[in-house]
Amino acid sequence: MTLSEKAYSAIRRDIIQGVLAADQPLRMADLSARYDMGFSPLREALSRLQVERLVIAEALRGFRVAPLSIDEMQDAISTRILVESDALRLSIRHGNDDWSAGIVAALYALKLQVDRAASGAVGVWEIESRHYAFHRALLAACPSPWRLEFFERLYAATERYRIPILVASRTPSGSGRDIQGEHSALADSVLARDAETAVRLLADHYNKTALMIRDRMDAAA
Amino acid sequence: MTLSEKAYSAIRRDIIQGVLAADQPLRMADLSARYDMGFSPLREALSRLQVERLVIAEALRGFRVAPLSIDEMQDAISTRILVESDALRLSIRHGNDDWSAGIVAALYALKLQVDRAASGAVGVWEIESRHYAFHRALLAACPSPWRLEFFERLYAATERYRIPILVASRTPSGSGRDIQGEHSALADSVLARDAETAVRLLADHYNKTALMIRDRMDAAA
DNA sequence: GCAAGCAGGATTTTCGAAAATAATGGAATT
DNA sequence: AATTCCATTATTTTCGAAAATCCTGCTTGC
Repeated sequence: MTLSEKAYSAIRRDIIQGVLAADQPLRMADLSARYDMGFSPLREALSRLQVERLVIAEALRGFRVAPLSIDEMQDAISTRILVESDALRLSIRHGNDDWSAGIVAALYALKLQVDRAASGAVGVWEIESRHYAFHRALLAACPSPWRLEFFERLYAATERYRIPILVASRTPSGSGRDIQGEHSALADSVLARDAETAVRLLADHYNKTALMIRDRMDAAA
Repeated sequence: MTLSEKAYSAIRRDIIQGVLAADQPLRMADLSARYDMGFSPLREALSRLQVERLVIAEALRGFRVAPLSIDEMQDAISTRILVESDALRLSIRHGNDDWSAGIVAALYALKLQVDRAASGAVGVWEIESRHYAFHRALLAACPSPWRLEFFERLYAATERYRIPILVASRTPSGSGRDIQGEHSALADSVLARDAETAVRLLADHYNKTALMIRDRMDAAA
């Protein structure tokens, strides 16, 4: 693995997790010290992240972490619903037994980690990566690379907004919302190949998240 | 404008136009000579194009132009229909008079250039940029940056497949297809705010293009 | 005859410094 | 007091060379 790729993963994760705060300027000298490498691999990583809209670049004025806004969040979530609804229909149409088994496995692994988190010391990132794996498993049989690409992009964009909520309320159920239940119901309808119900549950799931994020951002402001 | 940005635009255009052929390896030394700059800005440009799927990177083995395939083309077009249909509905809902005027202007400018091309010496790129401008104008009132972003990405991806057709048959009507007529009808229904018709015409327009490309690629193979 | 191993060359990747540009702060002027 | 100008500093951007890695074709050993 090259340094460029390491820099890309590391900076990407740090932005999504909020370690590098929104709007924060990214000075080459600082990054070089923090990630222990020269300018070249860092600039390459930042160039890639710029296309993904996780960083903003201004010519001769360097890079900074992309800002967060309610409008952008709402846009990302509504676009997610558009793209993932279609991808989920395709996935349900094309999925085989391996696909079904993958969903069951991912849901179970997520539940294990959430339970573990409720009772103590598990990092947010460990839950988050299984949450991603679950949603990715639902779409695993979608035969369209472009739709999956857009899913990845939008997942990363919305993850930035969800992380602060997870950090605040370590027990996801503490928000008066049964997220694991939503995931189960969604998985059930997908496994039953009931595309219409699945798409409806998926949209509900995301819209509820959008509402929670919006409340929190309003409260913060 | 920095060299990085120049490199990005130049390489991007050369890939889309086919000046840099599909699957062709992109050697740093060659690129450095061709674009008259050092490695750093070139690598940054290539990193960005990698995210856009116009180039493929393999660690320690450099970059190459992304390959073309019928499957990828079909996928890009079907995803375009998904995204642009939705974006077009939103645009129709939100568009004001400036938006309408922009569509009329773009359609007219495109027609001028197509007529000019039929009677002689106008480059493919001059038509192509107005074709892009027309489709962009239709979506100009769409308030969703993410949908517009995906439109840009998919437009670039499909443009690579369309260019060889345009080069072969310099008069677009030579293909037994009245493309200008399709554009007019599409613009009319959009200006009349008839979203259902517009979305249908848009999908037809793209599916016809997909068929033409498919025929040509089958013939070539 | 054929596979494995190894030099030599080609190529990518990375670094550190130089060049170019922007930001800062103070002095001079209105 | 406010503004413009200039010098200084801070920062980004770019280059050219060094380091690391991969590819090629030969040799060696079986």
